[in-house]
Amino acid sequence: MKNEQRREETRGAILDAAALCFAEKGYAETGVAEICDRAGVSKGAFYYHFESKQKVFLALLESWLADLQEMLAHFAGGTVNVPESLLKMSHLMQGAFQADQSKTGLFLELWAQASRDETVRKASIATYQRYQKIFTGLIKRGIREGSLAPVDPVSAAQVLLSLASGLFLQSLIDPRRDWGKVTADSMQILLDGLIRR
Amino acid sequence: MKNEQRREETRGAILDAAALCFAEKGYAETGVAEICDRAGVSKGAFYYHFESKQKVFLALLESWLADLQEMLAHFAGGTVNVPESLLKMSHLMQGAFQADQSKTGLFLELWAQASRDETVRKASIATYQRYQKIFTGLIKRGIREGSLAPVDPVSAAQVLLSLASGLFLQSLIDPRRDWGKVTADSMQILLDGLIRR
DNA sequence: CTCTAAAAACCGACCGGTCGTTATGTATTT
DNA sequence: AAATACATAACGACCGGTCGGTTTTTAGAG
Repeated sequence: MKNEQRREETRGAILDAAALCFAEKGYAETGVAEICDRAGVSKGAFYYHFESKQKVFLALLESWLADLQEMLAHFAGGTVNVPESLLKMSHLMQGAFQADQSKTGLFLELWAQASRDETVRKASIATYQRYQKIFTGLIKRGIREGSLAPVDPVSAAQVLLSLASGLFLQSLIDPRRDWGKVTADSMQILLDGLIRR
Repeated sequence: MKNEQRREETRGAILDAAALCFAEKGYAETGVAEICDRAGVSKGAFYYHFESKQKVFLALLESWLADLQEMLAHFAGGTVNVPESLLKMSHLMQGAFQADQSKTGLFLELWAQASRDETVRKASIATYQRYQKIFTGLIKRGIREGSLAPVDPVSAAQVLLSLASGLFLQSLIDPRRDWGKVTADSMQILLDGLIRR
């Protein structure tokens, strides 16, 4: 049982180091040697555990998307009323993003690769649709319980996802702003609507 | 006057080819040789007109952002009432994006570079703030003319920008969907608000 | 208009270096 | 001793950028 532990340790070190590098410098600009240095491992170990640089990226991505989905599902399943649940989610998402810098930078790399690579794209679309389903369910619940207006749940979920993506995108290039507040304000405006009545 | 025309032609050919390559394969994955091939020019010509690959990218970006700003300002300056103006803008933006595939792919590259490169980031933030000002002004007008609720104009502009960015982001990896309709629906929901009253 | 010399535009072979990957050997665990 | 885990060095492809030389254009003089 000593080998298994050793194996997991080095694999973990490589994945962690790769996540940091990819987030900081991007996929293409990150060399395998750099990852190995950071992980305190040799290239031999790297290619013993992973068959290519791409595979490391994909492994990283998979776990990240799974984490995100779990987080979303957790908050969407809460029992408080839906508008408040949405406001809470916006707060907590921001916190989660800001907390783990190494993961956020991967977001861009995901999109860049997804928009070109067929495999990555299909996986990304599938994941995105799962997120959309989660939001759609949440909104349906809100309509059912009467806290939300009878909008089209799919479109509304689309808006939520887009808003989140857009805010997140901007937070990447302008980290100094208080995105927690911006996100909360945005969500409030979305809930209230723009048109005067 | 013959040299000047020649100069502009080759410069244009290089820029066009570079735009296509960057959009298709990404900045890092595109070689200078490839750009030259596509432009029907030699490397000598390339480095005669541009001092580096980066400079070509920046030149491309600058013109693209300028075009976008001009488009935004044009529609924001219209005289129709603001909610309708917003709906029209959402339609037309989608059309413009879908029309010129070579430019849309640059969007991701812009962000990827902006999130890391200091120069690109500062330029991007500045541009984004100009967009934000345009939207802010538009919303202020809407509030003044009574068609919009008295929201915080800055936050509202933020929502519009984020929504647009998010929608655009998704359209890159899932081009088959009818993003014109999605955008219009999203805008409608944003205008109406989610909360039941 | 012609000739000419400089300037501008362009070509393509080449360089130094980097990168992902592999082949081979060694230590550790089973 | 067999298998697993890792280290080291080297390979070969590639890439951004350079450089010496060639063609085309421009400008001025005759």
